[in-house]
Amino acid sequence: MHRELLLLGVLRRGNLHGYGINEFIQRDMAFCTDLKKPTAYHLLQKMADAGWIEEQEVQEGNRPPRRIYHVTPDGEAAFQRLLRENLRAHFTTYFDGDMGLAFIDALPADEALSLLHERQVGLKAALNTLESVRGHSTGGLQFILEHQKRYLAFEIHWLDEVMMHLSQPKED
Amino acid sequence: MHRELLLLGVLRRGNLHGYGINEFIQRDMAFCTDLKKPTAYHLLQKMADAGWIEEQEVQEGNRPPRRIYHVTPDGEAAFQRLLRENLRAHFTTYFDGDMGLAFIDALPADEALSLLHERQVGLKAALNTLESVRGHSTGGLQFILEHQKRYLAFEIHWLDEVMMHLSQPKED
DNA sequence: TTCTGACTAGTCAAGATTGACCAATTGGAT
DNA sequence: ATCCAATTGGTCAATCTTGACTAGTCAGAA
Repeated sequence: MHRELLLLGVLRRGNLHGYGINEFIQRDMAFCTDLKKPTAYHLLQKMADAGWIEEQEVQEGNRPPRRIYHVTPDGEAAFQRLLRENLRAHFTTYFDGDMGLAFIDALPADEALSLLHERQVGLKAALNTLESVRGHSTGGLQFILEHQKRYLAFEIHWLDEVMMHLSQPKED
Repeated sequence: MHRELLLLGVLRRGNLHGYGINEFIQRDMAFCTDLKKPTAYHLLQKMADAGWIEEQEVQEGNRPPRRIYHVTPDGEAAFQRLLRENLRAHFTTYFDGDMGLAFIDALPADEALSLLHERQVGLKAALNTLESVRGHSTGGLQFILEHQKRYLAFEIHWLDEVMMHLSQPKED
């Protein structure tokens, strides 16, 4: 449900047309979601069917008409409910990168170390990229940005430990 | 591709039938993946089509026949390739729980704090559960278990910081 | 004047994923 | 003797997600 929450939250800050929504999500929230345009349209349609949002066509000159979506009272209620659900719950997070770790014994230790080192370099680059993100005055987004930075630092440190373990000779 | 990697890795440890695969994944790898049975069968079918695995029917008494899957040389090559890819790359991780944070301003600070506290309690319970997991002698799974524990501790600590921020009066 | 890139709105087919369901056997509990 | 849980092997419809594509407007550059 967090994708619905996202769309409702974005629309709630100010009514928007589909293009604007995707623009905002991909420019200003790229670091916390990967919602794509067709998915967004699909969810907007579903939420419109459910009566959470309504669309209003606006003609400006000869341009293709904008369809402005706005949140209905039902939608606001759903937003409040989803928001509370999301904040209250914790979500199990699985790390795609762990799958390789499960079978790392299948590689010679030195190659494993070298590959993990590559991974760490990538993580550091990603962290640098995040460090240079500016201009998120919105309170909540600041939290998420900081969360992501901390998480990347955590992963980098964790890889140090894994590599240290791997470079010890086995004693069992 | 990490789901294919998972299945190949599990089959590689010893040939198995579908039931055994799902059994292992859901009992011993629940903390690192949520691959479901129908998905597993779907992927096994795809991998069989691709020539990565082959199945062999085995009849035991009057029981429904077991279909034992084994990894072919092509499959082993694919496993090696996927493993190296996985270890080398880093994967962007999005946190479902962050979505609520983005719009936390929509709630009164005291309610937000109370909800996040509930979340933290849940995280601590999950950590306790993981602490009590035993019997993963396989090297790689140990790494993942440890990773998950560290991650949960990280999240718990992060929530402390968020809550501290939220309980400060705003000054902007 | 013509062309290009940004703006605006989507659609559609294809693939991934899963909840719910079905079917049969066997060993042990009652 | 009977019944239930575990073992074994799936399937199927429904939903979610997305890459690729279509279609048109408008402002400014060349």
